[in-house]
Amino acid sequence: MNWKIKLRQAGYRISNPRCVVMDVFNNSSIPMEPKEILAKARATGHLIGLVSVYRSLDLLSKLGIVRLVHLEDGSQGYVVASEGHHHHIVCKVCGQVMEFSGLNDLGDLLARVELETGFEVSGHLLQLYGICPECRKRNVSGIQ
Amino acid sequence: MNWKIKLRQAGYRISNPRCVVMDVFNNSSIPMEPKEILAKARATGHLIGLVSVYRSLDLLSKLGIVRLVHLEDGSQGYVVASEGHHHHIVCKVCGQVMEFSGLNDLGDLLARVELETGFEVSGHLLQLYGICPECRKRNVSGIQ
DNA sequence: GTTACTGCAAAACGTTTGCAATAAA
DNA sequence: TTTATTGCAAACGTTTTGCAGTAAC
Repeated sequence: MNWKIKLRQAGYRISNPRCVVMDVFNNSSIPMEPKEILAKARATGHLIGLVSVYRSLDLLSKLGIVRLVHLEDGSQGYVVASEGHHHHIVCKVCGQVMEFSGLNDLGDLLARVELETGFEVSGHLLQLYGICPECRKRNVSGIQ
Repeated sequence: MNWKIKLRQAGYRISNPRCVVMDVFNNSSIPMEPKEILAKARATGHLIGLVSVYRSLDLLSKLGIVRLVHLEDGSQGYVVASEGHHHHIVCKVCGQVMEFSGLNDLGDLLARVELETGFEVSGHLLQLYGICPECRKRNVSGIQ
């Protein structure tokens, strides 16, 4: 489902800043912070305010249209998210993000943890780091 | 290995603020932010500065003595960490944290993701959420 | 025409830094 | 005695908020 439809169905307006933010997202597959999003928007001639970026991100992530990913250095960034439950793998060379579903293989682990800890598991946070196919081909030196 | 020995071996001093911070950690199993740590320290009569808490946390996490955990609401907190690689499961009722090792069960998943995405996986971030045994017994209403 | 939304300025917040005083070794 | 460490104050960067003007519907 289109993000504009999602917004409308939830009772929100298709405003210019929201369009600009989504445009930036659709032209990038690397996680971005609010300030970076603003910079990219302005670089392409779209004059919106930083406050609107924050408010758009708030709304878009509340509606599940974008998601926060944790970078390996502890910082965070937003990326567009597709439907349903899935996880992200982040390239530590170029920052590119790809999605993967991981629930099936996680089942055994969850069952074992429930047994071991006595916890009733209800949610999880899983994210991988690695090197993407392009960067592997390019064989960037110094970074493994 | 004792945290004091780790500190000494790395060439650092066993200062009062560091002892106070570790004391706070050893009397709590829930993740805490810097300000909370300061509050608990002062509540027990230990007058240290917030800046020292930040600097202690920096050092202690660099040495692997404490670790950052991600809470389900997006906030973060520090907890003491034992040796080696492991993950955390956080109780969403009381906040208590327990550790578990998860590398073995993760193998299949990592292999599948490498095949599916073409990424070379080199690291991961895994954390679980759930309800701890005590809270399950207490059967806290309203939250499942 | 309504009212949700924007954008500015200012406030609020968390974190970091410079530096003189202090305490661990 | 030496120097790593502290704690204050101030600087800093990020995020939030109040509010009048604007634009989406």
